[in-house]
Amino acid sequence: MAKQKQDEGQAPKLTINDIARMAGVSKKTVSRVINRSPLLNRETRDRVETIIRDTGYVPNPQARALALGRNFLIGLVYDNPNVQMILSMQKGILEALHGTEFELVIRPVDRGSNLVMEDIRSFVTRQRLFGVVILPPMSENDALARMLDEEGCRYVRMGSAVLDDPEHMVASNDREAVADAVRHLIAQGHRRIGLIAGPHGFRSAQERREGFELALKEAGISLPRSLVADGQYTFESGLSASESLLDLSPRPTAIFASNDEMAAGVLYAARLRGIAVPEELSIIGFDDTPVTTRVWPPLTTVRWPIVAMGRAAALKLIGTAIGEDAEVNEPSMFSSTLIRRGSVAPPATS
Amino acid sequence: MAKQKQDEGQAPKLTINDIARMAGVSKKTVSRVINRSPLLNRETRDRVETIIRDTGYVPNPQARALALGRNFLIGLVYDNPNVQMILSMQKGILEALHGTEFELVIRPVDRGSNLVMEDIRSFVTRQRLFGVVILPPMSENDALARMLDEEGCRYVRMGSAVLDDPEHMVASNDREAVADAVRHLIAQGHRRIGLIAGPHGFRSAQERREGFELALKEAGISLPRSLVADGQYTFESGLSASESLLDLSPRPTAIFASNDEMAAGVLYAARLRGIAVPEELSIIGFDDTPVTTRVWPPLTTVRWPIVAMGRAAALKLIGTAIGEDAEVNEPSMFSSTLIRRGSVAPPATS
DNA sequence: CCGCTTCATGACACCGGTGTCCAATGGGGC
DNA sequence: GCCCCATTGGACACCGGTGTCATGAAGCGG
Repeated sequence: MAKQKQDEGQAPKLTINDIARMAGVSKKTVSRVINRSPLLNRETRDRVETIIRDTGYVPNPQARALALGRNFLIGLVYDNPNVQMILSMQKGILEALHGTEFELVIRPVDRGSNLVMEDIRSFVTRQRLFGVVILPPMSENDALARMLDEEGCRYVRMGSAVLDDPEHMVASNDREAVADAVRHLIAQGHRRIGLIAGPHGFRSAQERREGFELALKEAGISLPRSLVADGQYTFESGLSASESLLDLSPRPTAIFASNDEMAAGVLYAARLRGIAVPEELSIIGFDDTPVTTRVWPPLTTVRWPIVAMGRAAALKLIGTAIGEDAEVNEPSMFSSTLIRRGSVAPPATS
Repeated sequence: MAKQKQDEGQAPKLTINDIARMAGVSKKTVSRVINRSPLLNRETRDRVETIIRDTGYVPNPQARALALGRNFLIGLVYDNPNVQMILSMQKGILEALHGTEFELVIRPVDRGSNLVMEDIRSFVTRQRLFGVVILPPMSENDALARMLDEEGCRYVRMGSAVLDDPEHMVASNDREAVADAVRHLIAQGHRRIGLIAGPHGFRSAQERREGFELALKEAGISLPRSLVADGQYTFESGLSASESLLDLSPRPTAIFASNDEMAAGVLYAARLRGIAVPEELSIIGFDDTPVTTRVWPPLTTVRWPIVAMGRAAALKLIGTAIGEDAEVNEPSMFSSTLIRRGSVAPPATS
């Protein structure tokens, strides 16, 4: 079989034994070179390293995985409505992994299923993953974190709240970011501001809501229950949730939607009713997804550094593995920025 | 070490030896059961299978990978401007992989770099990938296909043209789909129809352009060079490309943009100039991405079954591995549908 | 100059599966 | 009752790395 393969023209893959033979040392010594063992004579190391470089030898990852009981694979676990976020996160993680021996394995799961936990467990144990990055809202599941601890699998949770566990977390401060956005509305003169909240059970939804309430409270503005509508982070839910707000009399002069998709829904609803944005209604979204610049007017929104957060998460995971000396001091908390576009104006003076 | 780990509370992982001992057979026999060898006594097989089920034993993928010289990993290679497409493709592939022992490893590459080929080669050989799915425009690279053949790595190329190699391809017929869309415009009475083409070097761009030209030719409509503008498949390029078309006098009454992002750009440009859509200008896009329903008016577009195509691609790859009997007869060619929304109307009768 | 420690290296078993090849077993034909 | 063959199961080596421990050489103090 092996010989046949060679005949077929594949590069005859080099093994550690070949290198050892060429260098006139034992395979263990080659292994030491590869793993940067400090117990090596300088000359021997240099000689072996030269041969490795010249031959282009790369250790077989499967064999290493077997011997070490651990793979050089990072898993990305998500169950998420936000397509843009998944892709940006992938981008960030892949940036960090680029040039290392790590690969990214992706794994969508069904949060609703009662098999999620077993599903993820078998994912990390079967493949002997080096570590996993968990996206919200799965990341808010503490039982999952405990399970991963038990299994001895490293993990980083992405979140949207003040950190309680910086070592295993990368988060953005959604509450403060939303408060800033709403302060901006208030500074423009708005007093009747509606909220389209995110789904129950999402930490980000709760944080954003609290930020909203915080800003109003600071300004001494009361928040009647009628100015709050529930959404599901989807365009359609934003569209329908905004109807109850736009039916109000007096109508709110501004609406904060807990994400851009829902903000786009508000904008769409406004157009259906002939309400001019931003003249008669100001809108602010959250996420800074591309849709904000495709619609008219472009939406004012809150941008969080999602790619950078993905990169940080990956570096936190692999940091201990690659740079022994290079201290891994990735920030755990990221702050967001209000991006001012065309969907906010002072309220009509009526 | 191993004992320590056990002390830490991890499930003491079962190996094939444990199963063999419990069943009172040799590990090779267990291996035969796992691999469905036909040379086994029925009773023995049943006994071993029962034990495997009861204990929940799962073979170590790393050990199998080492012994077999092949991993149960599918790679996804892309270098693509279309975010939506990547995610939908991932979705389709993951659907097909769900419940199998395969995992999906993703790998963005830089088409521009002269290291792409080596990059991909090391990706598939190092990890000993079972196979790869290649997204356009990388998939149009024949040298890449040859290289994968050489390396003995299975592959499926995603494309947008009539097939020349159904075994290694999954494609949509973009030319005919665009021709249909343009026929729709012509049927509405449009005669001056502009085209925003995709970037040079993209097969899909060329196919779509040919479909556009085909429909005009059928109707006996000539296509002056001025009615064609070059785009890059991005919103911004669509926005700026449409300017030259909208400056024309007489202005085109309809524009086909080679993808939705650029169509959104056309819509945005129209709004900036106060051109009413669809009354004064009809627009059709391609891809049926979410943005088409977020903007106003919602965009008429061409939908291609991208998730189904991803699923088909994955099944083509793994089909031979899982169902020996279940014939793998995934279709290789998919057709698209015109989705009529609000951005097309008959031209103003002037 | 000797014995001890320290450093550098190698022999060997092992990770958990799979392929090869041979032995044992049982049944059928004569 | 004997022999041959087909069927079934096991011993063993191997995939390509890593961990453990032993060994030999060099360094050092007394």
